[in-house]
This record gives sequence, C-alpha cells and structure tokens, in this order.
Amino acid sequence: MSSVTIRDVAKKAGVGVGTVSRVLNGSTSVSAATRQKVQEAILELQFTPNPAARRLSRGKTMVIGAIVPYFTNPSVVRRLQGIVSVITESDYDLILFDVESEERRDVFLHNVPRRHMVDGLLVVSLTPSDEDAVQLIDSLLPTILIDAHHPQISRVIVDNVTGGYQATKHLIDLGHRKIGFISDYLDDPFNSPVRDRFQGYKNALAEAAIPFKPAYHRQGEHGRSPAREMAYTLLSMPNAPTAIFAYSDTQAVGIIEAAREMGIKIPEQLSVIGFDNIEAAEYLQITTVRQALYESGVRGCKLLLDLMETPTLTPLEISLPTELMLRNTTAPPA
Amino acid sequence: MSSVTIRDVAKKAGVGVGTVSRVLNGSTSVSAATRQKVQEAILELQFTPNPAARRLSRGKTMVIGAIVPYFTNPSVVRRLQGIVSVITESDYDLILFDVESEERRDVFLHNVPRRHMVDGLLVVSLTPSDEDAVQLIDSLLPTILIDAHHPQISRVIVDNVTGGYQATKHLIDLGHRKIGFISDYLDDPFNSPVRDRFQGYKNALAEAAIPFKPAYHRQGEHGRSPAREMAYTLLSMPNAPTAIFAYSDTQAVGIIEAAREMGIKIPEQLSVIGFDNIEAAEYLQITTVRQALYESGVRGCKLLLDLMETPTLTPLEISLPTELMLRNTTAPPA
DNA sequence: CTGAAAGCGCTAACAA
DNA sequence: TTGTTAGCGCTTTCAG
Repeated sequence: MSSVTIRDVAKKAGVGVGTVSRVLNGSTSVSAATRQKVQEAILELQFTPNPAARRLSRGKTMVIGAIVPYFTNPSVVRRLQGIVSVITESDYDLILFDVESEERRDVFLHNVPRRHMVDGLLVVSLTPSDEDAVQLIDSLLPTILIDAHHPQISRVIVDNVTGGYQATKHLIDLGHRKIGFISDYLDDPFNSPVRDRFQGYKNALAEAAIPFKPAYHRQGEHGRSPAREMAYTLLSMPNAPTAIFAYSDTQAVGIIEAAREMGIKIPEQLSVIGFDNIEAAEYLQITTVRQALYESGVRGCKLLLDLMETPTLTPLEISLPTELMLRNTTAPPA
Repeated sequence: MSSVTIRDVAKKAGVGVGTVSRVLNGSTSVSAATRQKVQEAILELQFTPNPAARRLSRGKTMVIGAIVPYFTNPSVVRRLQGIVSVITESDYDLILFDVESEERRDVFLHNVPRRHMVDGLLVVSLTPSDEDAVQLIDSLLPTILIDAHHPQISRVIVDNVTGGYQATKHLIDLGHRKIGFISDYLDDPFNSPVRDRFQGYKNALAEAAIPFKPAYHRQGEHGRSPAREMAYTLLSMPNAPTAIFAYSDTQAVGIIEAAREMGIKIPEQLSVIGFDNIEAAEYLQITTVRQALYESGVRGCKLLLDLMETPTLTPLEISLPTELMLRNTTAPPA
C-alpha cells in the first residue's frame, strides 16, 4: 500500500483534500487556477483514487453484477457478450456470479442485494420465485431480468410462445403431422421459456387440428447427451415422429447425432428444428428459430443503466422478436 | 444505506465491535459463549459485512481481475469457464476486462494494477511486451499469464510448437506432402501461439524432408470468414494442397465451408485439421489438436491464488500437453 | 471558492 | 478473552 493518496496530492498542490476531491469529481466550484495546480499534482504523482475508499464514502460500488446459470451454456455466453459490450463502454465494472446449483442460486439471490456489493443487478435466464422477487424489490437494488419473467421486475424477454409456434408451424407447413418435442424438464420452476415454447408447440398443433400426443414429447436434463438418448427412444417407437422440434440448438445437435447413429438421414427421413441460433447451428446448417441472444444482453444492460439513473416504479418489459432461420435440417416428409 | 452495521450487531450482542469482527473473521480467541451470542445477533439482524469497508480497512479487494481478448472467441470463453469454476469455490469475486482493441488493452494493463482494483490478475491469451511486463512486476500485483508467455511472469501455457508439429505430422503420416497452413497474422506481437504452431508445422515438414512452400501458407484476420476466403485462394491455385492445417478450429470451419462451396469432398479430396478442440469441432467431427482450454483456466487461477498467498520470486511455468483428436476430416490423399 | 473535520463500516493494535 | 480506539482513503457537510 505504498500508493499515493489524496493527501499527498493536497500537500503537493498546497490545498486541502476537499479541494482535490472536488476537482476529482468535476465540481464546478473550484477556481481555474486551483484546479490547474491540483491537476498538475495529480499527474506528477500518478495519482489514481482508491476505489474501495470511494465506494465506502459514497456508498456506491460502481460495479454491476450478473447472475448467470451454467456459464457453459452457449446461449448464456452469447447474452453475456452483449452485456460485456455495454459495460465496457460504461464506467462500471462487471462481476460475474456463476450459478451451477440451486443452492448457489439462492445464495447469490439473497446475498448480492443485501451485501451492497453492486449498484445494479442483471439476472440472466433465471426466473425468480415470488419470494425472490419480493426480496429483490425490497432491497431497492435496481434489477433487470434477461430472458426471465416476473411481473414486478423490469425485463427483457423473448416471445417464446411465438417462437415455439413458429418452429412447429414450419414443420406442419412442410407437411409433417407426426411432430416430436424434445425439451428440458417442464416443471423446473426457474425455467419458464421451456413451458412457453411447449405452449407454442401445442398452439400450432391445435391450429392444424393435430392432436397433441404425449408420447411424442420427451423431457430431460438439458444437454447434448440427454437429448441424444431421448431421441433414441423417440425414434425407436413404432409410428415414430417424422420431425422433431428441439427446445434448444444444443439438443438439436444431440438429436442429429442419434439419427446419424441410427442411420436415419436428415432431412430426408427426419426433420429437425432447433431454437436459439447459436453459432454451432450455423456451422451445422441446422434450421432453427433465432432469438436475439446478444441483443438481449445489450438491451438488458442499457435498461439497467437507465434504471440506475432514474428509478422507475412501473416495471418495463422489452420483448424481442424471434425469427425462423431456414437451413438444411428440415424438409417435407418422405 | 439503511443496512445494519457491525455496531448494531455489537450492541445487540452486548459486546464490542472488535469482538464481532473477530467472530466474523474466525479468530480463535473468542470464547464459545460469546461467539454464540454474536452469531445469534448476526443471524437475527441478517447482518452481512459491507465489502467496501472491509476492503478499505484491510487493503484487500477480494476480487480477481481477468483481462481477456475478444470475449467472442470460443477458446477464450472456454478458458474463462475454467477460471470461473475455481473463483466460484473461493472467496473472491471476478471482474472481467474485455479487450477488443489495442487501446483498451493498454488501458487495462496500465490502470488495473495501479488502481488497486484487484488483488490478483489473470491475463489471458495476451502476450505482454517487455515494457508491460516491467510495469506489471513493479506494481507487485500477483499476475499469471494464461496462454501467453513472458519469461519473467508465471504462466500456464500450452506447447504450441509440439501441437503444430503433431497436426502436421499426422497429415504427413497419412501420406500428404502438399500441406497448407492457414493462420492468423504471424507478426501480431500479442499472439505468440501463432508463431509457435507455425514453427511446429515447419519442424514436421523439415523432419519429413518436405520443403516449406511459402505459397502454401496464408495468413489473415482471425475468424471463420477470413479463413474461408484464404481457403478459396489456396484451393484455387494450381497444384493446390491436399491437406490444410488450420491455426484454429474456427478457421477449420471456414475452410470446410469453402471446400463445400467449391465441391471439394472432405476428407476424400481434402484433409483438414484444426486446433483447440472447441465444442463445435466435436459437433462437426473435425480432426483437431486438443489443448486443455478449460484446464488452463483452472490451473492458472489456482496458481494465482497460490501466488497471492505466498509470493514467489522465480516465475513458474506450467505447460499443458496437446493431444491429437482423430475424427472425420482427415484421410490419406486420393 | 476553499479548508477543516466528521464520518462511511470495518479491521487490528493496544490495553485491560 | 475482550472493549476501545485509531486509522484505511475518500466525499461531503459546514464554516469561513
């Protein structure tokens, strides 16, 4: 800690520390001459204010926190990139809280607001319970949900119902009637998108007067391998689907692997459509529903910065559109 | 700032603030009874210490910084995941500094140490100049380089020379003699891996008595599209290579796209080998050289934590091995 | 416009 | 084992 402090600067410039602080913070009430002297002293001493002291003194941390689940998930990473891009342009720093278990999720959701660790909070792809929401609101910590919904908290969301509808509709338009859906567990309380996309799937089915067949829906852990296993069982059943809507691109990859191993040709014998449009979907030429991953991060983070400037009472909602990306894994049924 | 402070706890427990501080920091010299009382008060008041005050008081920030280039790059993200995994288990928080330009790189490299913003620093995939290194060392800030080399700073590196050799040797063993290399710019001062892999490529060639042909080497911006363009020109030349070693998997993807567009069959008419083993390489079944991306983050972060505990004088070097991953994009020449 | 001084909440040295 | 107190470096009244 041999670093130079505001006192050193004050001494050197022959002024009081208060004055130095004033020029540091761009206060107007400093004479040009004094300001000049102080600035010279700062330069000469290579002084940079200690952020911890600053924080303590003004009760602001100048950092924004982001609670994200499964940092390993490509879509989460993409959103984070959007967040980072706006943070980088701001005066704030970003602290990352990686949630890999329900326990850590609770720990962060409880501690981060209470501890005055951050001036603003971004919660990514984690739907807070009502109880969580109350805590968050009571803490008065400006918070934005990204890809998660709660009526009382401002949020940037994607219309997953429409997205699920678009995916399924595309398959139906192609002529498919036996359409499977492979997804994460529907009853995960923190994952509302899965239920929304499922709803979209059922809506499209209903519209086309295709009865929903529970056997065509498989749910399991998220990830490539579980999806591959689910695809195995789905494709092994008598009267198997001719098309599968995957909850995510990652899962679509698993389905494609299963098909390859089973000698089922895509898209000739099986159509597969994913969701998210992660980079790999482009590499693999997977037909999918694009959601504005990167942009959700950008918008969410900007919204947070706004909220921190001017606290608003009524929660805002920004809804980002989805878009069908036609590629090579869907075709009319054989 | 209506938060509860250490004084409230002290009052409630009927002890001095010093005592509260002691139990907070797990000091042994507190009687069981007192500790009990204090802990109850803490629980009751839902007290959590203010980190800013703590930092100021003990002169530690309890945060680790990571300077990373191009947060968009999959291999960087993977390393970061390794870092996050050990941070999560520690008492530290992680601040991310995303470098997208040379200017920001300098800003971070200069300011982060000076400002006492972090207790330890991780520099990922950015080779510091000698001048940078001097600054870093003078600042006394514990620093670890990950995937970057400087003799005076502890580091976790990958043996890129050997990796480049392995890739090229594999192609040679398959029977190829016309082997191209598509890479980032060789003269980027912050990118030493590119030169190392190039060296490995030349070593393997020399060993097999194959003369190095400058026309077979193309360099350009990193990324899929530039690689695709380079592949175009390389594959269009008379006497074109029958095999290409790509500096990264991302670039291998670009090469594969070019081949597809040109109607060149992989691996029958062209072998392609990448480097890194990012997830997409597995999806696409690209033969590649695996480097321990995730592990480099883990090891680097652990090393940093050690270094922060017990400052060492002599810089350490941990070298991680590379491994050939045989998949479907390489085969003997037609 | 400027200096002095009182905290911000905590830790650690010093007494007791 | 404990309470008291002096800072940590800065911001921000409050006088002047």
